[in-house]
Amino acid sequence: MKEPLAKAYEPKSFEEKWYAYWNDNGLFGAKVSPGQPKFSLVIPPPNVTGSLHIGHALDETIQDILVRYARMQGLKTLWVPGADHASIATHAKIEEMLANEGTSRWELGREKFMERAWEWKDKYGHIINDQIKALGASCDWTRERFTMDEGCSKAVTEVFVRLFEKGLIYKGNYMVNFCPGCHTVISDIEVEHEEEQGSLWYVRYPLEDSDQYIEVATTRPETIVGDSGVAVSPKDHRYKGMTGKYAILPIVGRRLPIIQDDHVDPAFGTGAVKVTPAHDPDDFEMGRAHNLEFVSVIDTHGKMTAAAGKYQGMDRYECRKAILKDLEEQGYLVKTEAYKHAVGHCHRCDSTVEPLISEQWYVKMKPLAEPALRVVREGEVTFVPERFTKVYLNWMENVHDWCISRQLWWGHRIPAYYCQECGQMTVSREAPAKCPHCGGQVKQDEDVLDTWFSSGLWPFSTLGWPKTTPDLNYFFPTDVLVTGYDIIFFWVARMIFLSLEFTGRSPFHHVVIHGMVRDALGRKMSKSLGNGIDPLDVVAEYGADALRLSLTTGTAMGNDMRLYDEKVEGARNFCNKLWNATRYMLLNLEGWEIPAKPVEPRSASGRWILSRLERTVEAVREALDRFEPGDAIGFITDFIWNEFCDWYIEISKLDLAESDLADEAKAVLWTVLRESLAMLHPFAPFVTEELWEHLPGRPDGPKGSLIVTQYPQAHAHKIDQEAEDEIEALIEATKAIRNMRAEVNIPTGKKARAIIAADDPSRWERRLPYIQR
RNA sequence: GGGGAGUUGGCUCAGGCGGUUAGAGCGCGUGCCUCACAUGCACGAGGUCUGGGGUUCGAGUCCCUAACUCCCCACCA
Repeated sequence: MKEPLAKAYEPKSFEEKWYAYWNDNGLFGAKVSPGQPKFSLVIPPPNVTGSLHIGHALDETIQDILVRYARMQGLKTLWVPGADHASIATHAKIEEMLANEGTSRWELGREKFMERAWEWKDKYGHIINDQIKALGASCDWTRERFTMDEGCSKAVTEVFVRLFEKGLIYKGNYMVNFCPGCHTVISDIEVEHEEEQGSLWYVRYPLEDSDQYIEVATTRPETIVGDSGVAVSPKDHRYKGMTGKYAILPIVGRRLPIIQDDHVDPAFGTGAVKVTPAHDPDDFEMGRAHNLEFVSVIDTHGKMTAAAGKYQGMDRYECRKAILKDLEEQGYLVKTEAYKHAVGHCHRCDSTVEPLISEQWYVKMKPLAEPALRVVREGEVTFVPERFTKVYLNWMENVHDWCISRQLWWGHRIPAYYCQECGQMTVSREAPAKCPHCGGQVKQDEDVLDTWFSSGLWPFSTLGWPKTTPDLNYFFPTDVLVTGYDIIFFWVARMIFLSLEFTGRSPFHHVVIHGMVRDALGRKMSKSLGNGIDPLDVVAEYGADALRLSLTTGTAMGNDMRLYDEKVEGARNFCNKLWNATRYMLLNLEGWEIPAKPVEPRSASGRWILSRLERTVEAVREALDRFEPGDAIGFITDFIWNEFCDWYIEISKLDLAESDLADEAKAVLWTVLRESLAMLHPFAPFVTEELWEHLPGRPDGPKGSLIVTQYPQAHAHKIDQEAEDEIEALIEATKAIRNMRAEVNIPTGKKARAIIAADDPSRWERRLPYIQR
């Protein structure tokens, strides 16, 4: 036997030891074993330069529970860890660092910037791994990957080239969402719309050769200098006479054709709209349909261009003020109304997104979406909880082409090369030495790919694709993907259609969606609010198991949850309870030999607790099989605390004193505790392993480790309804006695005596009604 | 403008298929260091299950409706 257990649960004293033990002995590893059942999943790769936040802790905990449960069922279990280069997010961090140094990416240049970025990655990249380990996540670190490592980068190029060759990637000049803060184009889903209090300005444009005006309303007066038309609804008879005529743009003097278009709502504003084809998505379409001029007046930095004339060089908001002033002075501004409207902001830096025209790369979505819809509709991929299926389908049905180029440097550079001589473009896996058309010098496209392009390949790129590796053959498709509902579109959807296109299979069978972790008041945790909980602080104070338990207890998959100290404390207390239950057992089992045969108790108490254990095991397995660890842990704690500790242990004190029951009681204590530890292990791996080590009968060496022990089987014990009824009646009776003597207080030892005193249930059945009254 | 989730004791949440006195944890009150555990034990107070209507012998539990909260999606200037 090992050293005696400390009096209280002290997680610090053993957590690191156990993680190292598991990892060093290869217990997280998975061997390719063709023909044998497996369980595999890939970690949602955290940002390489990030640090662990509470959301990761929840995500890793759920995964680790499923992984450990699978492993304990004897499945060949692989959990692939790794990190995401997180193009745009990392950029923001590095640029912030550069700004603090008084420089910028532009000053540094691409090459130097990349050096700094890799330095940064090497310096901070391991931090998050250490944090993940502190949580107990049993990933196979020998298979760790990075989205920008050689293999993943090869996969990215391969995918790009094949999509291009198939005509599913194209380059085009369209209206895009440009973030002046990050200085890159972003995709539709990276734009967050927020209601803002703005103004609606009414401006009159003089009609050509007339003293009349046409009045328009706008929320963005700075774009006036880019106007190339005025549109009215074809149904709007107020403007019938004006259609086909021209208005004169104030300040600029440009002639603006007055056109009819269905985009215009006659009920809004004045019913007449200024058309700025280069800076508004609607106007862009109208401009195309009516052959209007495209005048770009705002550049990628949010500054006015030369086309803005006298406003050139001004910031867009500065320009707004200037133009309003000028309009007012010249008598064109009719009125200003307060107006609430949705404004697009950058998901990353919160800058107001600028719609502008720019040449970018796109993935054609229609052909890819079709199979991605089919596999979900047909149930090849299922969402847990089910309601997210609809969210996914609805999005995929209406998906737009995916803008994948970014004007950033940290990331996978687009494998397109332009000839400096003939101007022709070549897309290829390897950089061509010369232009294949004319032999001229080539230059690679400056842009990198959207970070989700590479993470979209994660489930198969990490297993070796495009090579056909044994890992890929055996572990792919993966079984489950665990992630938050916030990245269903960003990531889950992309993985599904890319995997279908390139492997012909769904990347996983089940998508388990969890909610967000909120603070005690239900608020989102954020830096600005300063209400974030650092998971490592929690681990340091209460232990990793307490954190894991508090993150999984009492929440259903997909629902947001609140985390606060009292909750973690409760979980810690539970660990302590278990700890002391084990101490109690060890104290009483000194010198006891494990019987050759499983115990078959004669006492009602023994039959009762084994029956309850059996029911718990069944319920727990069932909950885990439907990916609801929250339910499972509820059943386990209820069993351990309220049945095993509160009642069975108390009863056992008496049984142990009876010579004919003592042996049986010991065996029951041992059996129940043993299975409880095993049952709890996926949820609280450290404390269970530590206690397991002290259990009689634990074989030495890694094979005796709880992590690789079999999970409690269903149907291992008898359901004994008779014993359950009997003991439950006794419990009721005991409670009744306590009720009668509330003021007296029956101490723990006597609690058990009370049960014994009530050992004739029939007698109590007769008495109960009177006692209860 | 479309979806989705929710509204159960002071707080956080459970309550398949409708059925006897609606559960738990925390908090609160009272009494206890009882030979596993005060990170504990015992006892107790506390709920018109958001409002309205309906189905039913019977509804937190099913249907309709209203209100409020939260979230997602959406190119209306």
